[in-house]
Amino acid sequence: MSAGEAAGDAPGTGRLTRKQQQAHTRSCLLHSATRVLTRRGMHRASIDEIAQDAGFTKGAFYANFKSKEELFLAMLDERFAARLAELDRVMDTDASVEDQAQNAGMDFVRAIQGEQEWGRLFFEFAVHASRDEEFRAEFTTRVRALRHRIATRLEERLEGLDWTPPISTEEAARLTFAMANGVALENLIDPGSVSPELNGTMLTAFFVGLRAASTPSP
Amino acid sequence: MSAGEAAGDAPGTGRLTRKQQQAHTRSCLLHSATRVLTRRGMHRASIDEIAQDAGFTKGAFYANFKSKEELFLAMLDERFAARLAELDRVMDTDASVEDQAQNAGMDFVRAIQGEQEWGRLFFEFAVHASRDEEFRAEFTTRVRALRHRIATRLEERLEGLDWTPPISTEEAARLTFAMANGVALENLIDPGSVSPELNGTMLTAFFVGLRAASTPSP
DNA sequence: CCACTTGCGTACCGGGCGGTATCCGGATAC
DNA sequence: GTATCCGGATACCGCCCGGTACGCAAGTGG
Repeated sequence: MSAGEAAGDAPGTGRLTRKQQQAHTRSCLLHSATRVLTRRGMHRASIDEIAQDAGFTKGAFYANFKSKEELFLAMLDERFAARLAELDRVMDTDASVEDQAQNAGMDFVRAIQGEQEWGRLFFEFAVHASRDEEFRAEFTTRVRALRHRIATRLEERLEGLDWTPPISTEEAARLTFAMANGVALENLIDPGSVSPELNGTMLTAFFVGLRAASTPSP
Repeated sequence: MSAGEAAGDAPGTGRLTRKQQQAHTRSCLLHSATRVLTRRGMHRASIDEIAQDAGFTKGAFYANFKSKEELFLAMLDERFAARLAELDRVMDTDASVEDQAQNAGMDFVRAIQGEQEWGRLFFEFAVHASRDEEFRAEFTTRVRALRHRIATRLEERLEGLDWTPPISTEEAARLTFAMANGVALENLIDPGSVSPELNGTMLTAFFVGLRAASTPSP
């Protein structure tokens, strides 16, 4: 019933069995945590439930994690990485800035429509972060990193163009992030209400407006 | 210790004492609910705590409300009304659409910075709504009403102009709402990171971009 | 003035949750 | 092979919360 796995041992040469055994348990717990947390929400999901979903007990959990928060952060890392990869794909195109905004916007909405549950969780994390100092430190660190990456990409993209926006790329990235979250929320409480196209239009309009308010570059 | 208030009875003439007594209790509970819920969050705040803060007990609570959700909805109504009044003030100006966007945006950020706690609560409601069908129905009804009012104001404002935006006013209102929420969230997890000016810039850019993508009106 | 209604206080139940102390059995070291 | 270690299971505790049944005293209608 539990995760014996006694069969394999280590393949071929050495056996770090003890350590890699625990690593396996940990990853099982993490995986189940994702499932249970998205399904039930961060408040209804109990540690017990997560552990049992993974085929373990609370004992296993507390041997691997200090609290629920650790779980959250690990999940955040995964998702943020995925979103960045997506952004990179779009930005490596050689379309215009406005078109890239459109594409990125459409991609984003498709992504969140495909994983509504994750969106919910994200907001729960965010609100929790705003109430818990310790968690917030960890949370914002990660958000900041993501935003900075977006800003950097934007910076590169705008470099060499004949206009510079009236706000810094960091600010632009922040607003982009905010808009994305706002749309995600909108689609949460009213599913499908913001289509990929609509979101694309918004982002495009934003960048067109930014360009209109820009100063010419040297 | 409890809320006797036996002193007053009804002033002067008649006394609808029984009914207006209960109304008073109810409003006390509502007021305390606002305080406690914003301070502690919708999950940590217990019904007991709310009742005690108002100087009553759970008995009083259950005599006046069916659940916590009812409280939330009453609070929503209050706040939305306030926000609408604010919007009306700005829209009654005769500035340009872009300037009004700027002003409305700045107003909004000032408002949410003045009542961070309420912002938190709002997101908690929203997420809860996305998880609870029944509550969501009530929640979205109110949100829709607010959004529709915004759309109407926008419609009036755009009427008679020599351009029509590429999206409907309802869609524009929705996006505006989304952007506002996104910025609110941003300011929650990173207080002060979106200044009134920055938010104004965003909204302005958006409307400028919309105008650029518009078709000329007859 | 009396019977009845009712808003609210009180006491209590059931249950679930986070956290911990303790124990077991297989892996590890020598 | 034996002593040791440690990941994980089990059992258990304390706490608090939502909800309910009931009692009381103050208001209400005749």
